[in-house]
Amino acid sequence: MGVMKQERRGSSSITIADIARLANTSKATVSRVLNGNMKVRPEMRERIVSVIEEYGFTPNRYARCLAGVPTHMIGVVVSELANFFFTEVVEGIDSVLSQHDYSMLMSFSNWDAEKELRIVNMLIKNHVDGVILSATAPNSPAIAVLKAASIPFVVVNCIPDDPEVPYVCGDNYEGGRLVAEYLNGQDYGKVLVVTGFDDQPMKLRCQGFLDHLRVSYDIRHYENVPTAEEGRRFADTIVEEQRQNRGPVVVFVSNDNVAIGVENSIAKDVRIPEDVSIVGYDDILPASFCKVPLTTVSQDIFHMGSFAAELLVDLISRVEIEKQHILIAPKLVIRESTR
Amino acid sequence: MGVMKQERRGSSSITIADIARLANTSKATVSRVLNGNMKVRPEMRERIVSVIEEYGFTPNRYARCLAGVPTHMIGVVVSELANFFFTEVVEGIDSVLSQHDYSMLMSFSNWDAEKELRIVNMLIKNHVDGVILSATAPNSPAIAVLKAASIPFVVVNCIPDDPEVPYVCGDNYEGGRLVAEYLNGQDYGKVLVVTGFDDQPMKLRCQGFLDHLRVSYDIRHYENVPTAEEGRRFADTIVEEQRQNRGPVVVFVSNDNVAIGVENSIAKDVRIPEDVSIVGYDDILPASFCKVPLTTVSQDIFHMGSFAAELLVDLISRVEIEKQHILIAPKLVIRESTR
DNA sequence: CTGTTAGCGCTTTCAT
DNA sequence: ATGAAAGCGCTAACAG
Repeated sequence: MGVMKQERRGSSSITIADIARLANTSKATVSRVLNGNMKVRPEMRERIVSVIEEYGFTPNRYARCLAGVPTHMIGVVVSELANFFFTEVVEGIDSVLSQHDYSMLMSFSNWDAEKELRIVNMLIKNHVDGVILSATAPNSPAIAVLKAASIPFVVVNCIPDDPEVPYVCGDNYEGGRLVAEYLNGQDYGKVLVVTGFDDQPMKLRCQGFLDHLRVSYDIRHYENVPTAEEGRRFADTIVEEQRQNRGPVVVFVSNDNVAIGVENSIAKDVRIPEDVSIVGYDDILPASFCKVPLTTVSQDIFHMGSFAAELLVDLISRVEIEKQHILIAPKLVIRESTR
Repeated sequence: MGVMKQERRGSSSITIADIARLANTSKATVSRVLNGNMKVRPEMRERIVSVIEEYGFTPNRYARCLAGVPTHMIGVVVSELANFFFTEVVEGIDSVLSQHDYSMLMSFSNWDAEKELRIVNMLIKNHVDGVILSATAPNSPAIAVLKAASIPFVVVNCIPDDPEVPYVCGDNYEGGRLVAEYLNGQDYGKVLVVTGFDDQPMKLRCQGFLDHLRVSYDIRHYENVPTAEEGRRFADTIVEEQRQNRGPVVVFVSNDNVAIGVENSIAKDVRIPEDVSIVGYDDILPASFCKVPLTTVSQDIFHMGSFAAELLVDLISRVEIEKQHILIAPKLVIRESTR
């Protein structure tokens, strides 16, 4: 009696059968108390519960999953890790996921569509209950795969081409417009536009910006400057542009990460904002306490993550969804990098 | 014939039995080709492989795991997410893990020992093959739990009290010494020491520093300034200290994150490095391109992660381990924030 | 070499 | 209310 079953390999532990024996009942009944809902005589239930606690039993996730119960794991894939934008998104996601007792399987694609696809396939093989994906492109193959696998998912920081796919995204076009209107009220002779990694949000920001900028401005557009380091290479160009211009110049950098790089690099040669004003986008943490606090477009990054997670949780529990396309309104935050 | 088994629930898919039937053989044989090693007649193998490919079959991880095969998942828990130190560690980890086809289950504790413990327990329940933990303390309960569960793990960025626990850590004491020796060669009247979040690495850095600093210096020690924001609150204090002193002052901030905050905040009131020199620690990415590039102690963060991952992989595959305590030698990197 | 069979730990009919 | 038993998809003896 009482002898615990000998195990073939590994360090498996006490099972539901052991608990059943110890509590003088059957696996089925133990399973019932484990899963709450079913009716079990109170005394029985109590007896079982106490045995479970005494032995610190915790059911085997894999057996459970095999038997058809969801894994309670959510896959999260972001484009980049060392980027305060994404870390904040993830913190938002984590805050609601942990509330709902989901755990997350997180990976990053490094802007590589192929790696993104690999990760998503891995997640599917792991039977995650759902996925949050910061898609590298609106038509990313990963989106199609996810859809084909008919697993609940929401795209974040990107508006997918497929209108059936739920997403949470900042209103980038509107954000660009905001910046344009702001500058229209001022008086710069020349406007420089520097675009970050050339993905959908960046394109929309620039488009919204250019569509609404007063035409009289002299516009120079530099595209695809993805990183802060790249941004710094722009120092000379910008300084040169400023010299050529009679009056002050403004540069709109379509993401804060790069904007901060730009700012740092030109700070020694020109006065900010007197000679060169800078406007960023995202309002990541460092934007408010970099050398010259950055005027930028805020889009509540944390909530972008938390909304996405909430949406996903609803999707999974098949709650009636009010709205599965969430566009977050941007806000202009004026700080010291512009006059 | 050919009819795929009806499934009770969810969207399970084609199984090994289906493949067996389709290839006119048994599950066992299919399993054999799936797991490579065993001998199978070439023609048979080929037939099976082609069926597998045709149907895009991929074995169910959970069934596999239930049957005793490792999960090939590694748990990674770091103290903080929005911190370039940890993101770089994780990138290092990811680089080797993905090489070995492990996937990672990543979470962050936010310096909360309790959350750390919860996460580790979650990982154990998920049967991860191993764990990499940036322990919040050398005697963290999470370490004990991991050890008790006899699951392979390595601690990173911390030297655990328990000498049996494998770790990869920078030599923080030595790093502190390096800074002291460097300053001993110069001529400052006053030294300010600002300590970051008060964990083991920070303590050791300061200790190594103070133990080796020329005694004649006038030393002021400010402890437990964990974040960049907190660092900025120090502006006034530091400026005041500088004013009181006749000559230049140097401040050693025990991590770059905070150091950069400090630098930004005092830049308007004093000249760097003429009036105030700053030395940081870690050499995170922004250290080299913040306003005044930071003199700091580099410790090869990326490799801290990759070494840890390699060590863990070896631990898991029970390879003979040469050395399970890895101390990474720090290097002083002199930039423009010091004279 | 290949097939049969007995689990892995849990959930869930289906009787009782 | 409870128990027996049949899977879930896969692996690993054990026989042929």
